[in-house]
Amino acid sequence: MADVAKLAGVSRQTVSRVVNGQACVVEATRKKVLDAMDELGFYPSFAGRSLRGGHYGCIGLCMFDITRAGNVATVDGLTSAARACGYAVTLTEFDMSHPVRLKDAARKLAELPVDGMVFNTNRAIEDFEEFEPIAGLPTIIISVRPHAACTTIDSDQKGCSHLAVDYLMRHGHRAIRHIAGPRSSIAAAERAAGWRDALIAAGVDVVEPLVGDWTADSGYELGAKLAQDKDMTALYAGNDQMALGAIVALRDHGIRVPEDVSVVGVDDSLQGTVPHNRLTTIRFDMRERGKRTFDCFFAELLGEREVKHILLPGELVERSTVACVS
Amino acid sequence: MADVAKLAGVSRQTVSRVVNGQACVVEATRKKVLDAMDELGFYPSFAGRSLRGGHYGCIGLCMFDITRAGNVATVDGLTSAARACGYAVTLTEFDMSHPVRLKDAARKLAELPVDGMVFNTNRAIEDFEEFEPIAGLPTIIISVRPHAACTTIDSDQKGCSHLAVDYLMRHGHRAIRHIAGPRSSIAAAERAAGWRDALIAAGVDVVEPLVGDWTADSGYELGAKLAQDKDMTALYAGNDQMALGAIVALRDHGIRVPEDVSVVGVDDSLQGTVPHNRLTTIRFDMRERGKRTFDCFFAELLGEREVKHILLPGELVERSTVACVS
DNA sequence: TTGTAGGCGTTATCAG
DNA sequence: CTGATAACGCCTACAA
Repeated sequence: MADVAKLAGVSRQTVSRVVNGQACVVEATRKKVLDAMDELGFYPSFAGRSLRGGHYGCIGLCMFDITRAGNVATVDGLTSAARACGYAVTLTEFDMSHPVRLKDAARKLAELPVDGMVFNTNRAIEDFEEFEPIAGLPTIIISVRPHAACTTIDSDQKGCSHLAVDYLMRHGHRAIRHIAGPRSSIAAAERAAGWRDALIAAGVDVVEPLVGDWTADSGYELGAKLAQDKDMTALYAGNDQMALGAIVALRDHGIRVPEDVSVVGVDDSLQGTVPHNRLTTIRFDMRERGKRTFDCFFAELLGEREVKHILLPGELVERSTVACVS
Repeated sequence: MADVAKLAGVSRQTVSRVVNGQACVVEATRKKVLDAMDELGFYPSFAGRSLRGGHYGCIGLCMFDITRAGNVATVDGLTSAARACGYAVTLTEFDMSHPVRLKDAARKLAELPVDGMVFNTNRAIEDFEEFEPIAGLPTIIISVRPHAACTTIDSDQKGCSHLAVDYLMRHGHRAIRHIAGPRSSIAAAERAAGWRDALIAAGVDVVEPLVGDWTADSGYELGAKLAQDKDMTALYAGNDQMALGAIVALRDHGIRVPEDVSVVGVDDSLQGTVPHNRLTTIRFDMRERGKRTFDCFFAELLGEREVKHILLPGELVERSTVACVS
């Protein structure tokens, strides 16, 4: 910047004014500066600005596995919302070589260019309860579990099960079985708990759910077992892949879907990847989750003090794997 | 930091030494400082450090659509590799409200905390040819097309078609049709071009490819058309979803796969989402692509001056949708 | 082993 | 309308 000032024959302050588009610079001067900037390929230093300004214009994001299902869309939504407010995203991953502690992750993230931070917690975290956010850095946690000190936000993983079970019950089903996701997943546990709650609330017997690993093959395998269950009239799977696997297994065993057994999945993740997708499922707007996450951060940055716990409801997508019980 | 120094009764310099783990501090002093840091919740300022140090420890990443197929895995690989070298990722999106120009994107990214930058270009870019990277900021472009001034890296989209076609030819196929991805996609064009080249090299007639939109439904639709093509013995689809759609369509028309028609896809994206996936396909290691991208950036940061063009080969995954021609 | 001085690039503030 | 000054937080270099 000093170079630009010298070349243009003005003070550094005037260069600064031009860079920041302030009005009070006469046109001739502005042009001189602009030419000098162009010639020198000048661009303002982030370090200088942020030291001076006391903030970065960046939000920190720390995740487990960006690769996991909805996470990408969430990152996308967060990034878009951030950009709309002039913010960039500083992306890191949890250090998986040790047991994961939010405290450590927060300290490390605080040393990066961030005005606040977001943690995406797909798995159980050791110090979740007692974690205290770093003063001055608004901290949002993407988590189904609420937190005492940080605003949390997530898809309503329990609620989606109610949606599914209620829908099935409205079609006359009572013997509604469940294929759950793996035990390491919080979402899987919530979805299973929601299904159980809904059955109990309706006064229906609960048959213990089978546990898969999210893949279609595990769904097939468990679907084959469930084909022996002659009472079952409906199946609620923890995600669409397992639902698809189960449907194929049921059909392979001569059980028609939906005529004999109705099936509901979760995530609406098959669209485009399977031809003629007819699976009734629950859709979550993961982009929206990212956007809302940024909104929470931004509100807090602007002075909002309330700790909130936001659950974003899913939406039932009616297709044709559900029929009325005969 | 000044606060910590005052509380601990030492100079700021000593605090700095403790923070940076320098040996030449006597234990008693170190403890005083550590206690003071803890009490005040001190963490070093990124702005101060980077202004002083002249670098950020961050790599800028600018993408079109993180949501698109392999991109996530690439981001994941890049982020991991970066972290292993003590780097974080500064993530932004191209501004799609205007025609996309690398020059503008680079200027904007240069004002963020970045020691270099990576562009992921899934689509055609107006100023690709004439773009000049910003001096002092190593710039890598993820692109199948080479660039005069920037190292480029991508999956070998043309090569994968050769892999597929050669494989089919070794099984005796000559009448190999193609379903291409949408015209807006560079990858789709490359894959189609590779298929065409391979056929021509083998002296085989080229039947113009049909154009889909990457979805399984478009694959089904085009597969139904191809079912009329009585000469076809093999089909090479631009991605696995379309391959799957086409297979279902062929079977719906009484054509057996692989007995009557062999099918090869690309991406190996069906694993886990479809039960009993038997589709022969080409797999790209997208995580590796991200890792290699970071390596290129890092090498250049360390003084490497050569402009490279790296094409990462795919790998044929033999499953059972290909048979010898009868 | 510890302390002091200076400057990295920027911009708010005040003076001209 | 333009310029001078100071300060943001840190760390290298040197001095004590």
